[in-house]
Amino acid sequence: MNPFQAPAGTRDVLDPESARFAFVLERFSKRVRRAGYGLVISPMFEDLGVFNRSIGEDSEVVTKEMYEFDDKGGRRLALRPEGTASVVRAFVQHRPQIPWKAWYATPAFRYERPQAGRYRQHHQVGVEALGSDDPDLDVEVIALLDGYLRDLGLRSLDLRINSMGDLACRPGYESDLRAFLEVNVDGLCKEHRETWHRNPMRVLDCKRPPCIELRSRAPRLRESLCDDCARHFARVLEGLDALGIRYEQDDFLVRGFDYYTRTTFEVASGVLDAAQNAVGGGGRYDGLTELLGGPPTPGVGFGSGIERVLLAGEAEGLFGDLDSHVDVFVVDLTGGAQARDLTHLLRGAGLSTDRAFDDRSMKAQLRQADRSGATVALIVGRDEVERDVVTIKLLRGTQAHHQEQTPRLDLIGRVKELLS
RNA sequence: GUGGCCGUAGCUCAGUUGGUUAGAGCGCCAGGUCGUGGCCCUGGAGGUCGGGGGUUCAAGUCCCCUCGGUCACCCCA
Repeated sequence: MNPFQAPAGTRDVLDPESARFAFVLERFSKRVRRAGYGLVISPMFEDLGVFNRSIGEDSEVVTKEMYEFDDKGGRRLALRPEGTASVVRAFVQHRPQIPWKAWYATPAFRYERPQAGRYRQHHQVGVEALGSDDPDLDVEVIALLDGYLRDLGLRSLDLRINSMGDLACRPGYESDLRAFLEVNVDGLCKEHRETWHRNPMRVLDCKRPPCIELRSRAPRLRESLCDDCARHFARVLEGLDALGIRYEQDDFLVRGFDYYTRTTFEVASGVLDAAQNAVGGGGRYDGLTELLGGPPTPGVGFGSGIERVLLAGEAEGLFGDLDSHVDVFVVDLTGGAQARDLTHLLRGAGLSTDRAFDDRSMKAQLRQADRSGATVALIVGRDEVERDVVTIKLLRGTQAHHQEQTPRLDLIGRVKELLS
């Protein structure tokens, strides 16, 4: 076996699959740019504090899953485990005009046990919109996620949405919830019997039967929202209705990062197993800029995992015909100089062209031409050189096998004609 | 982090109760007459059986460790 392979939980994405990867990326970037979002490219590692403070010291991601390291200058750094924190840090640092609408595509690193659809390096696309607390912006962001996924052809999608309240109403709710849990500790699952006090909201999100049973009797945040939050949430739902975006309100949707306020949402694919069905999620984070040392600035965004989207897409039978292929393949029987010059010429004229190397036999070159997916093969041997022509052979299509000779001067025009 | 299953050529896999130079299909390469692909025929290259240690006269086959994959839990994208 090779001495080196990709580290645990990481992988190489090679051609047929990388073509799907690129396709998804392109669809995404087109859509968000059309909505006025600009690309932000930020470092893949940050001061550890950027993530600690924003995601939350007690969160699973921060306590157990971050790739932390010291650089040679003694700085305490971490590889980005998700997309939002860096973008918001960049906002605070540069103070661009608001509303600032940004999109990103980035790897994200989490030290987790690898599993189907779960990697130590996965890739996310996402958007962040800072500087407005208008609920219509929440709607815009959700519509972008929903539209992006549906536009790819995904059909089986479930959008769940909830409001987490804000600093005015959540603390009160949390103490109500604590009080409730305190008298019902025995009803919790054994994990949460230990941890409910530190982060009571997580109990709502627990998938174990005891907690599920208990939470149905627990106080609802929905009923404790302050007027502002309630109005905001109502307007978001109204907007989704207006745009015909289907959703399910879920009182128990609690996302794993501490920075969320008010709107939170998650999209799950119905064709994936529950363990890996989240294809995107996000929400509002109105206090986050301050946590990172900036002025109070509301924000909302989402992240979506490319690997998950690809899994769902494959499960739904999308991306059938993305094989990359060239249109023209040059077969040179004179040693290679002809192929060298012709491919250069053809590519310069905008034709996707490939050739064989190493002066292989004609049979081998044609076999390669066939594999390349090319529609036409150009054959140049001694005869052609002497007569200053090129033999054009059609490899596929209704005219397959047809062969003709064309003067070199007319070559590009003739090839384009045959390809159209 | 915990637990189950798995690890043989580039890929998909066979390898009988441990016993001779480890096999197949696909793929790849070369030939099947001088310059014509996809089909067919023939031949060839390619594996320290994930790695290390142990048991044994003998291990791909048994045991231990380790690395990796996979699935579940957990968490999430």
